[in-house]
Amino acid sequence: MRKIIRNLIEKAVKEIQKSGEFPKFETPSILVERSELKVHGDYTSNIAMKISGFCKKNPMEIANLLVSELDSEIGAIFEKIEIAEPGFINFFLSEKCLQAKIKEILSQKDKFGRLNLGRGKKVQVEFISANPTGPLTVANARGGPLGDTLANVLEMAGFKTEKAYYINDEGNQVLILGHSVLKDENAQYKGSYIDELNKRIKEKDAEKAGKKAAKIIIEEMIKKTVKNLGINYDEWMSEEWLRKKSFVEKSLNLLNKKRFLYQKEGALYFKSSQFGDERDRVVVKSDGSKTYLAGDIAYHKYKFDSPPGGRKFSKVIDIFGADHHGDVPGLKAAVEALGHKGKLDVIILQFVTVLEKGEKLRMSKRKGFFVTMDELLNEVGSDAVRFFFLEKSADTHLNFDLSLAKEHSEKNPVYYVQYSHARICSILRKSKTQNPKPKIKIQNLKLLNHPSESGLIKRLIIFTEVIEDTAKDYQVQRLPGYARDLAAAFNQFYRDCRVISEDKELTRARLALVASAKFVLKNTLNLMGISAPERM
RNA sequence: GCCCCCGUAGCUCAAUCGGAUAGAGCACUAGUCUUCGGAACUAGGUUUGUGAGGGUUCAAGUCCUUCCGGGGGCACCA
Repeated sequence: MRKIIRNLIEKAVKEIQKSGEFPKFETPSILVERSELKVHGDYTSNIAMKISGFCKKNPMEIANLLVSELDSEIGAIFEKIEIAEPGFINFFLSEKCLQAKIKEILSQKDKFGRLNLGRGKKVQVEFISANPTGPLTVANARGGPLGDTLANVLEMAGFKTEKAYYINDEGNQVLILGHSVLKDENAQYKGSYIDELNKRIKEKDAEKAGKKAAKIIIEEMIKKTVKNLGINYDEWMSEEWLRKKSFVEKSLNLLNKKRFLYQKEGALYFKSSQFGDERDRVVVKSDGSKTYLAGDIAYHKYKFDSPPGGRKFSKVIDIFGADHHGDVPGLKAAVEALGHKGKLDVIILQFVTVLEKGEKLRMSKRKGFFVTMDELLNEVGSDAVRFFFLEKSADTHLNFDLSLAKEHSEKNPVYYVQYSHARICSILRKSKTQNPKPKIKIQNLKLLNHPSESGLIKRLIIFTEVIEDTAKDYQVQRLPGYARDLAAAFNQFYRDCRVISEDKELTRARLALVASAKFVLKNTLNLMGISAPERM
């Protein structure tokens, strides 16, 4: 809808330029957005204010010219077009336009909302990637719902999307894990899972014990938790595997060939400061071992150049915890140095603070204090957990109180949304017995003219815009908000308009609306990885 | 000391490249309805609710700047 209005405005501007009333100028990007208030219509544009500088006229005058040019569209798409101080143009959609949209949704069914923004380009979203040194906590699994949902949205927007988890299964932290499992003097990690691993692992060597423990943690703990969260990864990438298959060596060789590496004090440095980083970064330590960055560089080169099956990604989105934000410049620099500038986006996810009785606690696997995601999932369930995390934007410092979360879980808005879906299903179930498969013609839909009906349709049609915006700005919290608004619009419609009644024509039209609402609501829940129950 | 993020209603959080009267949920209060599923709907913001001051703009929670407060980062750790 926004796009249609944008095109109309652009056409109008060009027409007026042709007539000579406007001088020639490059039309700036035209902003059309949804109005917040009903008196401001359904959509609004600030174009008149934007171009007043070029036109040397005041915005109200420009708006008037534009609106008279757009006059011909009134009746078809618009009910009316108004101008408001200091130069806003407000568009009111016609009922006819809204009714036609219902027909569109019903013909597209669950394909409604699909876009071609991505044009089939391949995107990989990497998220969680927590070290295999213990169970996933509520903090490091925060990226799960976010990454999973973002990937789903991108898929809907026309990208070919994959989900990846990078396992740091070698290096210092694995060695420390080994010591911890052996419970020797270098032990650091604590917790009941360490005790259990201590009984199971017979290795005496810390490194071997650590690798074995890491494997068990990934296979038996992390993969299980992730599955309970409803996430299916396409790729579990092992750091050790990358090194063994000499991807690390190859990527360093390439950087060296491009003269981005140098030796200093026995260590090998990458010249990341040439790409805007504040300093250069070590990739090989003086003892010959590779840094975390070296592995990460190798993995990213792999993503862009080497994955099997024609899966070269043209865009990679990494979701990092705030404690890793200092590493982003180094990684981005390396990606650029390897010839993939602009292909890596990083979302920084702020920390989760755990509260207990109002007191802030710092989670630490080394101290043995943490709230696991499994614990939360057992208490509250995946749907409520996902909704809870998805509601918050990535840069919110999230306060999390487990006892409060348990207490409030019954009040989680996810149930409100799911309830509406179940209610829709119930109506459709009931109608089927009386009214098998109503065929919808556009004429039948003319009866949908109650304000609550129009309100619901307006909610439904912005689904496309929700997908578009989220695919562009990654602000996934838009989805739960939309789901709630849509459910509320449906509940209002339900209150005001009885669907199944004596009036066969009206019943038919309203059932069409209800069916449309079901497609969109279910689709929204699917994107968030939340179930859409037919009954509750 | 330098860099990143945040500070919005009693609480948890929103706010569409800067847009018009800053919104939801929870909590609280008062109502609706003999219900196609009440896990619903309607109304109510409570000294002046955007941490404080200054600036840019027709327009600032959003951009610039100073300060205050919180979190994170500044390794040949991951």
